[in-house]
Amino acid sequence: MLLQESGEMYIETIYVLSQSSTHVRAVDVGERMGFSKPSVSRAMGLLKDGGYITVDPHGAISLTKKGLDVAEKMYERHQIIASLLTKLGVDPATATEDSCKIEHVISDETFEKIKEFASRMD
Amino acid sequence: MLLQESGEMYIETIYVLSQSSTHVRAVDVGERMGFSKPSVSRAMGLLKDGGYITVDPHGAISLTKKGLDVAEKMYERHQIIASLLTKLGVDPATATEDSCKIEHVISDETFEKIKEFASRMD
DNA sequence: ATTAAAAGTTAGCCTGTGCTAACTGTTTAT
DNA sequence: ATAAACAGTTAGCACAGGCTAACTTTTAAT
Repeated sequence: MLLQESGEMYIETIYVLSQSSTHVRAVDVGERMGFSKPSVSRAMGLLKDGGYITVDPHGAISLTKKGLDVAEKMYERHQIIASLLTKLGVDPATATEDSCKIEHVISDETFEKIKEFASRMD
Repeated sequence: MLLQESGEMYIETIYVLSQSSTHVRAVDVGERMGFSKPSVSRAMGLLKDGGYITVDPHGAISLTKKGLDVAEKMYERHQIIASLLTKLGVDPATATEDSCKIEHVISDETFEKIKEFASRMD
């Protein structure tokens, strides 16, 4: 399973939800992302097959090391890009929306340069 | 027809090809983008239906006003984002690749702020 | 004029990723 | 204990947008 943008979004959502609740279930992910139960169910199956998550018998979803790596990468990108856009004067809601898109499409190299720049900007 | 990212890419390619040749044909677009003839043929049909292009009896493709608006918007985004990334130290080839992706996913607001920033940077 | 090459189209397949409908299984409340 | 509510799965549809194979049409070469 090659991880696509949608997979990255699911993983990031699981990660974010994990930070504010002990047990993340498929239904929580779906609610947060605005997707139907079957869509989430299939996506969780793919992420499980890909080794990104595990699901306990009660339906609690956990990120594996592999999944956590992806989540942290996406989350860092998200935070840095959104804050940079905000510094450029973009409305915070729009900055969040757009960084959500950008974070999945840029190369590692581009992100590193953006990150360096953002840190110099403080 | 709602214009998707792929449609925007086709339009931008037509625009760029138009700048260096008098007659742009479907086959040229396909060659440039690395897509098969049938893929381009269908895409051209959709762009024609959407009023973005016209095709003369010899197969020469022209952008309509509507298509040109999209093309110029994408081209401007592309140029400004790629040059900004390059200024940040990103390798030109990577900067081009990444701006190709970014240009389709960001909001007008975000682009305007990026543009303002880039101009202040000169 | 005939043939070969190039360009374009049609038909139909595949994959990703959303959906609904309907089913199953598990909690929770009475 | 039974019923309702909630969670998850299965089956199957839709759409976007790639693809190949095979056909047609047009252009160019002999």
